[in-house]
Amino acid sequence: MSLDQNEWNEQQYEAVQRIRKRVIEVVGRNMELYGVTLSTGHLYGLLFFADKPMTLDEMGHEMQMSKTSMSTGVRTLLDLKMVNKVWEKGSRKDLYEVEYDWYQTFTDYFATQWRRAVESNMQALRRAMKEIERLAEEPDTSEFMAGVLQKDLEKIRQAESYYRWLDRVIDAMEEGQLFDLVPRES
Amino acid sequence: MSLDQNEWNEQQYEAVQRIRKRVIEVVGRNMELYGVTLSTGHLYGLLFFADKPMTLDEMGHEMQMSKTSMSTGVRTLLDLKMVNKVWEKGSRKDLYEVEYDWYQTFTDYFATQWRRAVESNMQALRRAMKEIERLAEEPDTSEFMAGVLQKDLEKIRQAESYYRWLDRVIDAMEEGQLFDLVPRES
DNA sequence: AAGTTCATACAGAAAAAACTGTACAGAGTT
DNA sequence: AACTCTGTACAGTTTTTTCTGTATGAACTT
Repeated sequence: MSLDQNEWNEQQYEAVQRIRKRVIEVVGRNMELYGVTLSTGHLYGLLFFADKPMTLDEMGHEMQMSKTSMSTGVRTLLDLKMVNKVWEKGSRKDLYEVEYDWYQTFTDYFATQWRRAVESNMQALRRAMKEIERLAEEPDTSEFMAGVLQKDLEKIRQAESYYRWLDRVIDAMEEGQLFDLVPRES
Repeated sequence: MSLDQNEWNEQQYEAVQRIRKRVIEVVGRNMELYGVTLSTGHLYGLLFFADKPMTLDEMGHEMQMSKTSMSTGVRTLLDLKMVNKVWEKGSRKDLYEVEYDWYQTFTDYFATQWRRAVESNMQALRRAMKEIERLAEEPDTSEFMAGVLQKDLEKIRQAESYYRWLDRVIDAMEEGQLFDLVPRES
């Protein structure tokens, strides 16, 4: 994708870059839904169009940003499994390329991020339920307080039920059952 | 939930608040997945436990924050359909309560946020494809450039295919089909 | 109509996050 | 073992976001 080989001219190169840039811009912007920065989104877009795995230095050069930023950006994308580290003998530098299987990216995102949230929420809810039950049984608990506790408990139970459902949704995704409901294109 | 009625004492009130606070903390933190601030998440948690719809002033008082912040926070949650505006005769103030149907909240979130992203991405990809095809047909396009264009086009086609799938997933959610795959608890 | 009470627009302050340059540790080479 | 190269930790700077206080306009009351 560099220009130095004389296989095409400046003008043609610019034309391609212009097209890519617009796509990168939009895709990068919408990647904020995955909780990544705009610039990390752009980095992803850059890697998406790269015709070969890139090094941090190359990214920094293309993005006009510091290598440090590339390092952290790549790490974020790595955590989200949106890019993969690639090994190439001969090169001492780390190489990265995007995960082109976006279905995988999507489900992995849920598997990791949402699962984490579901679990921490469930844990908090269960603890709260225990606390409430303990409190409700104390002798100096007034009628009024018992009522408040009961209402809270009911709300928490409903929330927990929802989280159990969400947990099963994530299971279904991980096991690929979502593709039964909504098939991939051939 | 206020203390001024003498139905319970300071200590009991504190005990309940402590339990709630922990739940609010966790739920609020995980709400960053929905792209909302920590403090907006806390606001949501506050409303979750409120035993009646709240006014901006009440929220501000409980959260120890300005009414302006409450206003913007509530608006964010309203946009996400996580809270509802409630009418109550006699009161001139706006009242808000959380949407307790979290299944609905979840699917609404996808329906609005992800759909928006999918659509804007698809539009960008289609434009890019047209551009590429136009460019590919120009007479001064070298062999090498044609190859580059072809590769880009292929990537974009794959991406578009994914977005069409995602679009159908969102359809399926909106139409409640997700509940066929993963049933709600009774 | 004048007077309240409310929500929010707006500008500025405070806080948080993103980004950079430097420094350094670890792996690889000579 | 000395040297080189690479990725990242860290501190400081810049940019962005969040939050607040004031001001204003709309709706309601008298």
